[in-house]
Amino acid sequence: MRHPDIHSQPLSKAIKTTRAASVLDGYAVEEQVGFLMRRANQRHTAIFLDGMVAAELTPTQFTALIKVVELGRVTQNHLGRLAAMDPATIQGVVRRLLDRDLVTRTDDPLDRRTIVLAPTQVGLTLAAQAVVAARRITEATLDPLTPEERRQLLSLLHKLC
Amino acid sequence: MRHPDIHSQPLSKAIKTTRAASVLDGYAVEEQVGFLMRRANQRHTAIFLDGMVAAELTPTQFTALIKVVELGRVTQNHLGRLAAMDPATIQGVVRRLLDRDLVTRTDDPLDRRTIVLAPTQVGLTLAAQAVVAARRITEATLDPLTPEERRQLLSLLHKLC
DNA sequence: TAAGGATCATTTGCACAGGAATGAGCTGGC
DNA sequence: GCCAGCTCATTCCTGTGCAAATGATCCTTA
Repeated sequence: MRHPDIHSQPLSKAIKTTRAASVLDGYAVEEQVGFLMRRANQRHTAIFLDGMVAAELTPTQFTALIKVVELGRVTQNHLGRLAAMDPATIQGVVRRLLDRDLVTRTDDPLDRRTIVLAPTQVGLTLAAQAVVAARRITEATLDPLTPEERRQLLSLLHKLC
Repeated sequence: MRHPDIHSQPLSKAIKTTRAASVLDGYAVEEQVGFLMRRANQRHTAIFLDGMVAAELTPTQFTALIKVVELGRVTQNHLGRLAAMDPATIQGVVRRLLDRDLVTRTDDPLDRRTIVLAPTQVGLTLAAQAVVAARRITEATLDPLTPEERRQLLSLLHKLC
């Protein structure tokens, strides 16, 4: 039996298995905090988009709109910082809100670099609807948790930011 | 008092303030689970990219590579399900791994629809380095938490997926 | 007041993320 | 054995997310 081909397949498989085990050394990617946060975020985003179909707002658009309503008048960069979006990101988000006439942009005569954003009447009305939907979305997202667990989660997430 | 223009400015401001408060009705977007998860994810992603500069892998590329190494051979769709990425997303991720010769793609003669992916030697070597970096990344991400809090967080995230 | 450094907004480029549509191929039930 | 319905991979589209570069403007300080 000079060519034991019948054993070559299991043998190479055994080697490959050993290699994978030694390479990974017990590392389980689906148990890592990053993987779990990405998945939890995916689930939340799906719930959000489903619960916000009437308002047709994405999570970032909703956040930006709410902050504009809350502040009344705010520059674009400042809004970005409050909403946790960098200038390149907030630019696109604001453009989409402008396209839908949910906010207005005016020049600031005191600082010609900046743009001042403010909510429109349409934006205020939509924000009111959206907040109602958002409360349901938060509830649906946290549905698998008990009240005590919800408090724990929010507290832990705060510590991570 | 048919034209109380002298009061219109403060009055409209008062109305606007009232409106914002009544529109939002106590809703604080930065205290919502979605906002906090987005921020926590942003922080983790920044830590990840910083800690993975040597391997030049994004979180999704890392996850996909690790699963390919772990399984040895896997179809692209199956990999996507394990790595929590839809077909449109996993396609681009796998393409970038192929471009860097970290994985190979072969046809499956038994099912001509599917693509079978397997790690290359380069991929195995890089995966070994990347796992070392990933352990440090997880540690850095969870650094603000005590060991007990870390267990709580992972447990809570599991319940949300 | 002139210069240097900071800030604001924009653009480009790359990488996820998912919905929708498409074409190829497989499979189960009749 | 055939067809309906499923799965697999791809493409297109819209939308985040961030780094880097740019130009305009502001501000501080010498």
